[in-house]
Amino acid sequence: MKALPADFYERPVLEVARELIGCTLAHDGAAGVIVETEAYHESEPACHAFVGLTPRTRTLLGPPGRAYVYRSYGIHALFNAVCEPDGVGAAVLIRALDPLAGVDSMRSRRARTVAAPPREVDLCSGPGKLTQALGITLAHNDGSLCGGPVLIGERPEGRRAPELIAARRIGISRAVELPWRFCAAGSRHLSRPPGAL
DNA sequence: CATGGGATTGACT
DNA sequence: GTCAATCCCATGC
Repeated sequence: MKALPADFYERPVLEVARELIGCTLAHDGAAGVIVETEAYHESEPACHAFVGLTPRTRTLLGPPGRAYVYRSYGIHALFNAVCEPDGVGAAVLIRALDPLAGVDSMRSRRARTVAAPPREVDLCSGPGKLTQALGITLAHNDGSLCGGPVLIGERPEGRRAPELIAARRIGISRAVELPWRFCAAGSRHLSRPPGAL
């Protein structure tokens, strides 16, 4: 799998969020096709970088092409790709994957917190689920996405670019009206079906 | 220094 | 549908 170059991320975060649908996310022998993303930008209050530079947002405001991984609800690690030029706080949250490789290791990692054997469709159908399935942790924060252990690669050969659906972002309380969530149309691996705008 | 709120998930009623 | 788990850190006194 060929990794996307760093300059792919040094562009408007909405473009990157759309174009990452259909690309692959891989770590430690497991990989999936990205089917759901959300864009965040420092100009709107749902973005962590809205408040400016703090210890938490250091990575988010840093150079593009790196991982921004943070803890959510005290429990889950959420994975983002940092975008736009160094100094601009913007990132794409990866919310769901269509499992492509290493399904067995995904299943065993997910089984540590799920009582029933997880179905394939539930392995990566959420931002906290996919980091667990791939073994991505807070230790990967600020790591390169082009040469690090966590890689984002081009769309697999022979796989068509999916049709996109825009929707409102999930689980936020501010700037809820922005249609900055992007889904692969018809995917069975989404965290939630996209609603009407 | 104390408090409160999450870019969530899974179990339970 | 409801609810607890559990940590980082921004905010306010």
